[in-house]
Amino acid sequence: MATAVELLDAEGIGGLSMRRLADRLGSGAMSLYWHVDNKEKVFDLALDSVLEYREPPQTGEPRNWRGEVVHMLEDWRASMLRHPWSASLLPRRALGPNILGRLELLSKILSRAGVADADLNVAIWSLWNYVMGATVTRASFELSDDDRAVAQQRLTRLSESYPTIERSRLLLDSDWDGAFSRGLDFMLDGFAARQ
Amino acid sequence: MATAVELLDAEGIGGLSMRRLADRLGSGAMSLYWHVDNKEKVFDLALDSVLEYREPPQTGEPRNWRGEVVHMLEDWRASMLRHPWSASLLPRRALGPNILGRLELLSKILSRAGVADADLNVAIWSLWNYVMGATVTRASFELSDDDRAVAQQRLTRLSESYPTIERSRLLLDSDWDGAFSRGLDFMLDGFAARQ
DNA sequence: ACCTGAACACCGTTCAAGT
DNA sequence: ACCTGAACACCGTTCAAGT
Repeated sequence: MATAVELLDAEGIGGLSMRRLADRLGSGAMSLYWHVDNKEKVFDLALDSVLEYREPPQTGEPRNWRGEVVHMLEDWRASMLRHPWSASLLPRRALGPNILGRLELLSKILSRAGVADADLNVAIWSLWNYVMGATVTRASFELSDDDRAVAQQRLTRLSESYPTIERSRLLLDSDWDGAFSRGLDFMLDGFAARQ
Repeated sequence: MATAVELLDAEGIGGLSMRRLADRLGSGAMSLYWHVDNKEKVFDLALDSVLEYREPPQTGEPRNWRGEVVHMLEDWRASMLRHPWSASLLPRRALGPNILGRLELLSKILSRAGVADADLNVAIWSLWNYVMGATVTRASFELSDDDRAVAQQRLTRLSESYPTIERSRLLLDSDWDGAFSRGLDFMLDGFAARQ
C-alpha cells in the first residue's frame, strides 16, 4: 500500500494504473488481482492509509475542547493536502478505520464538552462537511500557476457581471489556512451557543 | 451538452466516454474534438450547466437574509444531488458562470445583511465548504442497499472500537436533509454573532 | 468550416496455465 | 497458495484525409 501512495504522490490519480503499480511493486504483470478485488479497493486502502491520527500527548493540564477539535481537524486537512489526490478520492469511498477513529474521537470530545445528544450528530456532520469541502476546494485550487493566471484574468474581464466577489477579491485571497481556522471558529461559536 | 448530462445521469461518471458521447450525438466517431479540447472540458461544461439558479420572485415584502441564504444553498445542494455525478466531478473543476453567479449572490446577501467586510470571504468560503462537503458526502453514501448493509454490519461488528458513534447511530441516521439545514443554522448563528 | 476512420498507446480484468 | 502472460474489450487522442 505504501507503494500505491508513493505512486499517487508522484503522479496523481491518473498515474495509478494496475499495470504500473504491479510494475513498481517489482511483481510481474497481474499478480495484484490475487491480493485485491479491483482498482477501487486499492483506492480505498490508499485513502485510509493516509489518514492515521495520533492524539497529542496529554499533559496533566485540562485541555479545552475547542483546542482539541481544532487540532484534530487541522491535522486531518493537512494530511489530505499532503496527498492532494486524497481529496478527489473522497467521493464514493468507504469509511476505513482511520476515518472512523477520527469521527469517534470527535464525538467523544464534543459530548464531553456538553453538546446535547440531540445536536451531536448534526455537529459532527457539519464539521465533517466543512473539512471535506475545504480540503476538496483547496486541493482543486492548487493548480499550476498558469491556471491561476487564467482564472484571475477571466474574472477581471468579467468584473461587471460579478462586482461583489471581484471587489472582495474572493478568488484571489490566498490565505487558505487562515480562512479555514477562522471559519471553524464561526462554526464552533454556533455550537457553543446551544450548549 | 444536454446530451452529455443525460448520459451522465443514466450511466454515471464512468459511463461517459468520448466515443459513446459521439455515438449518442448521432455524429460519427471523433468529430467531438473539433468542438471541444478534451474530455476535461466536457466535464467542466456538464457540471456548470447543471447549476443554474433562478432567484425566487421578489415579493414586495422585505426578505430576511437567512431565508435567502438557506434557499439558495438548499437549491444548490438539491441541484447537485439530482445529478449525483456532479459531486464527484467537483474536485479539480473550473468555476463556470453559474457557480460564479451563486457566489456573487451570496456575497451580496451577506454584505447587505451586515456581515463585516473583513469576515465576508471567510463566511462565503465556510458556506461553500459546508455545501460542497455535505453534497459530496451525501452523494457518496447514496450507494446500493447492499453497500449500506455491509457498512452497517461492519460497524456493529466493530462496536467496541467505536462506541460513541455506534451509540449515537452516526452512520445510520438517514435524515440528511434535516441535518443539512440544522447544521446550516448553526453556521449562520456563528456569523450573526459577529455582526 | 466541419466531419471521418484508422491508428497509436494505453487501460482494467479474466483466465488458463504454471510453480 | 501464489504468480504469470496472453487475450478481450475497452479507452482518449491524433492526424491525414475527406466534403
